[in-house]
Amino acid sequence: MTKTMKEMDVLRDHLAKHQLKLTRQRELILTAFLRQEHITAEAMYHQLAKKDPHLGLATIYRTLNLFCDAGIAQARHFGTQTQYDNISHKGHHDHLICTGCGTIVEFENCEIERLQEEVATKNGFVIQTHRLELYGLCSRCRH
Amino acid sequence: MTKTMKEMDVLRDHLAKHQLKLTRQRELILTAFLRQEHITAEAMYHQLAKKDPHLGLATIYRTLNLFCDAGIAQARHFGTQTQYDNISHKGHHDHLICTGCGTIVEFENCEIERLQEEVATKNGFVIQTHRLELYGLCSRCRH
DNA sequence: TATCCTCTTGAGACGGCTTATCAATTTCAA
DNA sequence: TTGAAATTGATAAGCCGTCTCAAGAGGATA
Ligand SMILES: [Mn+2]
Ligand SMILES: [Mn+2]
Ligand SMILES: [Zn+2]
Ligand SMILES: [Zn+2]
Repeated sequence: MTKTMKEMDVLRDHLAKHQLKLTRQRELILTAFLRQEHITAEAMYHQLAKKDPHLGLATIYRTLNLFCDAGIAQARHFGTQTQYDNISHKGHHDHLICTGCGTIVEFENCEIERLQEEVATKNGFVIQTHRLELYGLCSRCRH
Repeated sequence: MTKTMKEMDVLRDHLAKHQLKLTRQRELILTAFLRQEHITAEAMYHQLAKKDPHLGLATIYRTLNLFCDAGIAQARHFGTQTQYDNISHKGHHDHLICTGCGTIVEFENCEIERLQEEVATKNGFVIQTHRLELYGLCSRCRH
């Protein structure tokens, strides 16, 4: 999978490898998803209702989970809902979340990632994934 | 609140400050909770069913949430369930979780915590809480 | 210790979010 | 073009945690 491979091709590749099919719905949802940094299934459902009023919510969930399997998205539980992060452009990143207004700031810190590896190694683990979320108040919400 | 204060006194203190009452159930649940590193409400429900078959699940949830308010426990969402961590002895800590066997290793890394503050400050945030979970395979599960 | 206002409990209903079910439809390899 | 296999949409079901409310318990006060 080369760096220049478009996400649609990443999806096609994953589908082929798993005997899955490319459907009109999957194309539609991928196109919409790639315009987002992160989105919930429900939000995408409402957003796409304009283009295809018959698109089912279950299909959105199934498809976003498919994107996770294909490495295009990453699920993240926030509050009671699941956010689907678009990691196709930015790659891995963590989140800073304002508990006041819900603003989400994405960040990446190599030093933290390195220390995580160090902690894991020290305990005999090999890391597969991780989750780091910082909750607090943004400057606006503190006033 | 001194360092040597026993957890039962921490609870009593919190109850007094908030016009809450010390009940038989709260004492029972606290005693059981202090024997754990972390536990789910459901698991505690089954564990305590032997001692008190009439103890309700809602009471367990309410009481564990009370412990969170009192600073004795800390809720952590893991998978679909909520784990209540016993932070009374150890204080804040993060988790290394084996995706193979479910083993959980607790750790604390000051350097990571410091870098988190740095990231927050850089983005104008003041951190209230955070969550760091490393998922991977322990040495046994890799073989 | 008895009083009595308030807090707590237990049982089950309820609610939000996600997945399972299944008949009808679509995809795509042959 | 054909047909087996995957997918879809509607909705039921499931899970987990909270809410409701009548009955019961705690504890400050006298
Ligand atoms: Mn993101
Ligand atoms: Mn723990
Ligand atoms: Zn804010
Ligand atoms: Zn393991």
